[in-house]
Amino acid sequence: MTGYTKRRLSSAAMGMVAERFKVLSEPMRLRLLYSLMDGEKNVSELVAETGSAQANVSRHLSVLLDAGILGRRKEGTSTHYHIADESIFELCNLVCGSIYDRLAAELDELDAPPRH
Amino acid sequence: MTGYTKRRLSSAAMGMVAERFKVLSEPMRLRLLYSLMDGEKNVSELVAETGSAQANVSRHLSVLLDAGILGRRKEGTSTHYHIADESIFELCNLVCGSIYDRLAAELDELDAPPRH
DNA sequence: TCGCTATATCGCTCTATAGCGATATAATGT
DNA sequence: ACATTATATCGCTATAGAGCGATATAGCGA
Repeated sequence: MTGYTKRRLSSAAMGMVAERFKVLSEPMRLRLLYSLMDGEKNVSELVAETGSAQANVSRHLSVLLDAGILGRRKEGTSTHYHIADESIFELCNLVCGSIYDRLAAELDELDAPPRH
Repeated sequence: MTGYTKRRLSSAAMGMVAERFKVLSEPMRLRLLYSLMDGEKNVSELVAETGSAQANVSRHLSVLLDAGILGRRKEGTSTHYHIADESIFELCNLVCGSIYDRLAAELDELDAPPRH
């Protein structure tokens, strides 16, 4: 299962990848993405669901927008955001799986006799 | 292609996911992972390959180790690190693909007539 | 035991950004 | 035009962490 070919990555590309991960490294932004998995929502709804201040929600939404992860649609006075980059779903599933494996392994350690 | 079921995520779980992304959000750490894709290496080799100071390399390696992404094997006075969590490969491929798509889309914009 | 080398850790400065309250902008109805 | 509501942006403070030089620790050979 280790049949991965190593991509050739310039340091510029590496920076872009790092940047993408950074965008996803804020709990608040993940909460917004999580909310938006149900479908498009406007800022007020997101403020209500996350319980965070409107200024914060708005700024995090622009970060996600600038990263190309979200898209938006203005309608009258309100702005509706939606997930534009579906790869986010797979990404989160991968990370969740990996975290799950890690936790399971740590639980195993607890069962096993101490080793030092 | 949107057949993803939304995982139920506690805010604690969300924090763990964010944490995992945060670990991957440093270019230097990605460079270390990239180097280690060739196989196990010791700290000196990684210092040489990345051109960064030993203190930095060492600290970033411990971050990756604590996150469960790397494993290590001590041998005499030197320490060999290797990738322990293979999901990193898929993760990077996903992100690279997503970035590639985005860049391609932006290039398209440039060809298309300006719209404002 | 005494250096010598490899690695880890410490203390520091500097930068980035989260969250906050206040304010600005924009669309709508009166 | 004005008030109202929705959203975006600004200025601020506080905190986290990257990179750096210096130092500490650990294994090894003389």
